[in-house]
Amino acid sequence: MTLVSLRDRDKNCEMQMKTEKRRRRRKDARPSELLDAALAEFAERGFGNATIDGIARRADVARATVYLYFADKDALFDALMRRRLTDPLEQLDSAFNSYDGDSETLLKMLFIKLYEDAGDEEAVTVLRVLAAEGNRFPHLVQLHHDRVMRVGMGYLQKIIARGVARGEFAAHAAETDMRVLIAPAIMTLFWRMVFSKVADIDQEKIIEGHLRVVLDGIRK
Amino acid sequence: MTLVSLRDRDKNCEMQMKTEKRRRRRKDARPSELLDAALAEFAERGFGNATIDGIARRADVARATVYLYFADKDALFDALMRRRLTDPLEQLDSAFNSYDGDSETLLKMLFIKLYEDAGDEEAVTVLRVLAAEGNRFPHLVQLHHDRVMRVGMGYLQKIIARGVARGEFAAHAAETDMRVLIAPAIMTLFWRMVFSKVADIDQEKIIEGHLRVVLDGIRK
Amino acid sequence: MTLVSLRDRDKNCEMQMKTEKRRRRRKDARPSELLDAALAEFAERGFGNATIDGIARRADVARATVYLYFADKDALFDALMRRRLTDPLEQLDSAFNSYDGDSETLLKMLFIKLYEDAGDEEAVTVLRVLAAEGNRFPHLVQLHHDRVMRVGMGYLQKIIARGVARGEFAAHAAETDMRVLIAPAIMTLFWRMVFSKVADIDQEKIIEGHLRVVLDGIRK
Amino acid sequence: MTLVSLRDRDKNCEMQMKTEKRRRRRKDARPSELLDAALAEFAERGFGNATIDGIARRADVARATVYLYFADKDALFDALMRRRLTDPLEQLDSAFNSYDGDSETLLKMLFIKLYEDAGDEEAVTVLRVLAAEGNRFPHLVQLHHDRVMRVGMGYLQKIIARGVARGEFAAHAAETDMRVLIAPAIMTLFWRMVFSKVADIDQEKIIEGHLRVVLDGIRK
DNA sequence: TATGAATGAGGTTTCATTCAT
DNA sequence: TATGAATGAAACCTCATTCAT
Repeated sequence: MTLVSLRDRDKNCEMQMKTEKRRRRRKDARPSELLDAALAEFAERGFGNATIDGIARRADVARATVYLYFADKDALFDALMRRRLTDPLEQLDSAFNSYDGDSETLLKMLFIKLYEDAGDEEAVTVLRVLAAEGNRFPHLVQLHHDRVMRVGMGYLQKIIARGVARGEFAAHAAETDMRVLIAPAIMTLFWRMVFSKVADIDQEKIIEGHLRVVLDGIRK
Repeated sequence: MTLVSLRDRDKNCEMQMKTEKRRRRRKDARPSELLDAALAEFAERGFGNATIDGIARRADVARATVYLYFADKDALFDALMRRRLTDPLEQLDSAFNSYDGDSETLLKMLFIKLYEDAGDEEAVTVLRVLAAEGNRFPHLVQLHHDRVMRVGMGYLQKIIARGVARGEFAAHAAETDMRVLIAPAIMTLFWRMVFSKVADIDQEKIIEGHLRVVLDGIRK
Repeated sequence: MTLVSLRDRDKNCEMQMKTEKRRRRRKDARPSELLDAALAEFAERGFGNATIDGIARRADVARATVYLYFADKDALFDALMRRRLTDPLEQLDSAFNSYDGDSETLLKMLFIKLYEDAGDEEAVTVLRVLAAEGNRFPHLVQLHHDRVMRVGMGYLQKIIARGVARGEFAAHAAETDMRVLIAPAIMTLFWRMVFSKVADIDQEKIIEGHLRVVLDGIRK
Repeated sequence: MTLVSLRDRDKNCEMQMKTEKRRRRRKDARPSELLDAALAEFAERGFGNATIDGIARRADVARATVYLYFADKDALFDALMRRRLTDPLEQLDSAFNSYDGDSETLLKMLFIKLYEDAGDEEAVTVLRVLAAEGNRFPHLVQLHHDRVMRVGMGYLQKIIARGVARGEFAAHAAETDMRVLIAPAIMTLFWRMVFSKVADIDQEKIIEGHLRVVLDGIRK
């Protein structure tokens, strides 16, 4: 089948100028639009099978245009990740510091925040790519670890320590590997990453069970 | 046909069988060798970046030889997964059925078995590929779910039910989503899948914490 | 936006259109150039032995360029055939309808037209491919039949009917399978398709004999 | 999908000997069987798309076995053609020489013989391959021309000359290119070669028309 | 900045052919 | 003679990337 371009290009100058204006208007948003397109492409086809062409089409620009903003496919993913990492848990900090109620509530607040994340399509996609191509992006794996995993676990640790200090939690709670305590959240994300098409997961019920088990397990 | 030639034939026949056996042994080993090679290649480069050439080189055969045994790259992964799936938890069954001690011990036995799996490089690789290319292998995702996840959760459920029936576990334990109870094992696998290069995980300590938290959380 | 920039824009616009036209001219010519190259390649090596690389080299482009315009080798042949089929006998129609002399002359005109076709290298190549790969291109065989064979035979039939009606031809002429009456033209094409390298065929003499035999055979 | 051989090879020596005998018995027929298989393969897939494997499978032997009898694919076709060419028109000779009736009858006899050939699947296949791959088999094209086309035309010429000499045919008949006179037979073969799937041809009717037109055209 | 056109590099797959037994 | 196994060579096709405009 002849692939001769189907787009009618017999437009006159006026129309080109209109297009031009539209283009102008959106110029600043380009990088972000491209990242959105990349995210969609990665989500649907995975990083390896994603094509620059697919991304460009989703963003409704020419393939070459992508290269004006990003050096290559890797750079796209790099930027995508970094955009996502902009202080995702920042707000928690002040909330935690100013709060002076019981530690259980704090823990619940954190968990809810975590599950919010685990339920996010973008988070799933990014981690899927990291899982698949981690070997090629060691710096991004590191970054994600430092800026997401470690931060989250840090919060948890603080809350646990607080609870122990206030006599709410058993001392052994602080000695447990924090990853055990947030495991159900991570498990949920993993489940979505792999099995979402096959067997659904009821996040509410998971949170509920998570809280019950963990709290029962660490309460004094 | 003379007697001599008949005798020769008999000799030939014997020799042929020996030869045949050698050749067969070699041939029979091929698929397995190729799967090993594929596993190594997938583990190192992921499915998308793996090349048939790379697999062939690892198995020390020509590229075309791979195609004698597997229709294409997909088929290689398919076979790899199925090989792994041959009744991995079968042995547990009899052990569980014949055991009549406390349910905690049973739970520990199951957990140990699960972590054995989660620590296996092959399991990690297979799941990494499923995560990355699940869209292209829905039947394999299904298969893995049915034959691994569901089976594992089924055992857990049986043990919990037994514990509740025997008055060892609280009734609410049976109502918890089993995924919550094995979450730390899944989390460990996920961690290895993504962050192994960046931050190690001390499996012993995780198991210990896992048991403590879960048991504290469900014990009567 | 200043006036200057607007003026610049206008100039740009004009230039762009010129450039655009040049580029377009070039691009528009590509498919046709590629088809020419494909024709040459098919003619020399047959469809099965033709390579995309060979076609690309003949058109003096990179292999991948071919794929910008045609999905695959099949598509190339498909397009080649369709290009050829654009109303090849259209002009005859008006000529025939307006003519009011004897039917013999009309018949001669048609035959000459047919032999022109049969002598065309492109026609020979296309039919050679259809003969060789007809199984894989049933729709193209159908197409060629409907748009060439049937049309040609239709004209013939009309002329014969006219001749019979005017008392020039014997009634039995109209009952003869038209393929018998144009057989020498088809035979000529077939001969060129197979034996051109081995034994030439003198088209003039064939036409002459064809007309004599057929006319002697159907004249009243 | 693992392509591990499905044939159960755990046969004992006795069975091998039986097989052996069968093989023996058929040994002499092998080349001919292979040619039959090749013909079937060529007929179905054309020469270019035919595979040695396909031929071997049709003949129920191993691929390598083919090479015991034929050097390569070309040699197979070469042999196939030569087998076909063994005096196809030999018998006619004596019949013609001894016959002393009218020449029309002789002509009819020849035509019937020709159409028998044109209706033969093998003839169609061979010519199809010659058309497609003639460039690679110039010697076979030559051979076919010399041993089939020229011979047939020779007979025709003899009969025409006889008819003219006996005052049955007009003198100009002998001056006509013989190919014109047998054109409908060739056309029929060509039609089968290309359009058999699309539009059938009624051979009886063609022969009838052929005879009528030609005889009307050359009779005195 | 934006794009259409082009391409080099690299992967997949097929198959005729060889070889050891 | 017969074969199962293996392979080199060559074709197809895709896609990230460059370039002229």
